[in-house]
Amino acid sequence: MGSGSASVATTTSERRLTRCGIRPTAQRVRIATLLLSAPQHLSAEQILANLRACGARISKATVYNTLNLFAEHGLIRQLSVDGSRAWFDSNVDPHYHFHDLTSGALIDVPVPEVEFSRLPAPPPGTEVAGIDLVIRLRKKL
Amino acid sequence: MGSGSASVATTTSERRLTRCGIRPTAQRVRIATLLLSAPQHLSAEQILANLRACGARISKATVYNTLNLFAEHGLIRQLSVDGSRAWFDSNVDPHYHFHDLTSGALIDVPVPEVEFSRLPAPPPGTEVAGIDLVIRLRKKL
DNA sequence: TTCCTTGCAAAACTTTTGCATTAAA
DNA sequence: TTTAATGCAAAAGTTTTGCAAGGAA
Repeated sequence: MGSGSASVATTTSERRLTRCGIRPTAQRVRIATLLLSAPQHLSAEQILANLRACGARISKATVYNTLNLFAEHGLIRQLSVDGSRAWFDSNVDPHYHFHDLTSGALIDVPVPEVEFSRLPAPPPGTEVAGIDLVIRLRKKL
Repeated sequence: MGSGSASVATTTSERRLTRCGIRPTAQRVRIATLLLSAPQHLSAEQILANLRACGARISKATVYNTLNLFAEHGLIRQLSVDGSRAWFDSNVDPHYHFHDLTSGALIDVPVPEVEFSRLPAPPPGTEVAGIDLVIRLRKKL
């Protein structure tokens, strides 16, 4: 590689963090790489377990702090689908969700699959910041 | 009142519990009376505080047990609008919600105010058990 | 150096549970 | 009297926080 100057491998995740103004530390890059590798829904505990299983040295506090940081910067989206825990969605484009009550699974529903022909006007002095739609599913029959 | 037989004042809440097959104990009747007096959204902690402020003798465990019991019997509905805690909705008729991000307030949206002209087909082997719609509101301007 | 990040442990919260006591039928 | 519900305290689960140590700029 370049002569003289030390070179640092720069991954996609790393660039993405830098572009958001987030310092790409080792732990942050690992979380970003895991979460942003594909559209998915993970809990903090799942992320911690997954990273540690891969040999990463990372604490629970850092996972939570990092997820909150990412969410503040719009890199991920925090979902409240059931009361039990938060789910972090790596897909930040507008979309909705199926929630399978049997398995607990979350499935993305693209925006074009849902059309509203009527929506209530927001109360005076307010405007719509977002619409969360969760379609609960149960086993048929 | 009636000669000989002891009489018990029977309130609307009491009858409603009995009709559901729930034994109308003093604590349950107080919770039902508070919650079902009007359509509203309350947390377990709010219910506990409110009842105790009114002089009721009731424990936190009983509030949670009772709310879960009511929800199982379809007397109230448990909502997950923010990750922080559960909200209990005394309106069990189908409806949606505004969620004011500034104040945290929840406002009912009647079904006729929302119309879907397009909804995704549920995955094979599943059927729609319910649709939760939360319209998040922020301050305008 | 200086500032930011991490890890650990403890704390903060919400909700559930075990068990002795009390109340309801 | 027999069963079910309550209260209390402790436990459990998730998330946050304080602080010393470590790492980047």
